[in-house]
Amino acid sequence: MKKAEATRLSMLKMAFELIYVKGYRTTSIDDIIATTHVTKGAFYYHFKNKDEMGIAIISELLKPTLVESFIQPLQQEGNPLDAIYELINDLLMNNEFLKVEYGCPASNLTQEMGSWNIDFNNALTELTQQWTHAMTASIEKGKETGFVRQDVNAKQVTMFIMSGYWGIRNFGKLENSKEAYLPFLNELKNYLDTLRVS
Amino acid sequence: MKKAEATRLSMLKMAFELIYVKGYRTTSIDDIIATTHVTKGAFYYHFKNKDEMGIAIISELLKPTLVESFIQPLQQEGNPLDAIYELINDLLMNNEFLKVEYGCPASNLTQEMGSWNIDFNNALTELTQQWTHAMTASIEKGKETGFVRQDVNAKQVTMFIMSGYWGIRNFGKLENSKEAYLPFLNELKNYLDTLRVS
DNA sequence: GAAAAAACATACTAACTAGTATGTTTTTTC
DNA sequence: GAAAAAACATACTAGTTAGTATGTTTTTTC
Repeated sequence: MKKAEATRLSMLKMAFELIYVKGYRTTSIDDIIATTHVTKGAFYYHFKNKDEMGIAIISELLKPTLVESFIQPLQQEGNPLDAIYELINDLLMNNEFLKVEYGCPASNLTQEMGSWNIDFNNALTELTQQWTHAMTASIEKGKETGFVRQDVNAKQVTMFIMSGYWGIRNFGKLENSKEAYLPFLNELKNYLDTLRVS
Repeated sequence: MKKAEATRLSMLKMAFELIYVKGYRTTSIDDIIATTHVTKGAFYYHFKNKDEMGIAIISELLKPTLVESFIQPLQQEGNPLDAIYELINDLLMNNEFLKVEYGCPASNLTQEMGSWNIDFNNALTELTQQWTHAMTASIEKGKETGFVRQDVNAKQVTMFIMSGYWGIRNFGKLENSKEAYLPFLNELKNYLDTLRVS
């Protein structure tokens, strides 16, 4: 039961790549099995249906990546405001996985599936809540360690920053260039500076 | 040539409603003509194909609404920072046209079509640029009239705010409740306060 | 190494898709 | 009010979709 897991994983990875580029509902199962070089029998042996595969992509591929790329950078020592800026800057400008022309995978799925499929909604909610909690916790810690002003509302700041991230990803799609990110990043830095203990 | 225009407009409106709710590519022409109570002959008499109708929705329905709801509120006298907050608050909380569970029509189309269809991209770019220019101009004017700090970069602030708006619309979809907007709005107010001439 | 189960492959179906070809009705023009 | 053009309606096509039914091959188990 080792090769089977490998084909399942390769199907998941190819499917994710296609969905990230084309969108979920416009990525057909035929597309997926063609690029994975398997047949329909294999697909429906590993997945009950298309939606179950979609959920598997979120929980088995997106979730681990989220922890690695979005959460761990927030759990270091030091000033969380610096960590947040470095994280967003890194995600937008340097991350080799996320492409400007295709936006943010989680944001894309939220927009396409949100409020339509309850299972997708739950899986995506879990994703975003993990990121929210991590960022909120880092800000709270920053208040304790004297980096962040005491009157800062960590939850509000987190929602504000995450919204900005999702939004600018969408602008990037329009302009199809990372240059769209630069004014956002500059102003993010200004905004974060207002939260510092002067 | 008056009733013809009426059926065309009613098709556009129904199509927009369906696309706003279901998405562009998953709204079929059969859906549109069924809800409009016309037949395929009527559809292809008024529109060359589906994409041409999509562009028509943007330029004939979205654009006028944009000017009315997104731009005019920014062109009043007084403090632009107050105007911006009131605008965003109104769009999120009070606008009866925009529903929390379906997000922002322009943002949805950008995410779904962005970088795929050049015509959609152009039409949507024009939309966002109009809003960008209006907000940037209002901030610049606020600098002249002494409401806004001189060191504020109007373009950066505009991109920052608009990104936040698009992003929080997406979060609203997930939570399916306007409550998701509240922390964002609170922090937006805090942020705008940092731009004021103290 | 044979039986059993797992891991696929092939060939289909029924529903849906955008778009077309060819009608008919309604409106306008003179 | 008849000819002409505009505004539709009907019936189709060819391609695509998710999913199924039934095979065959490969791997595991004993």
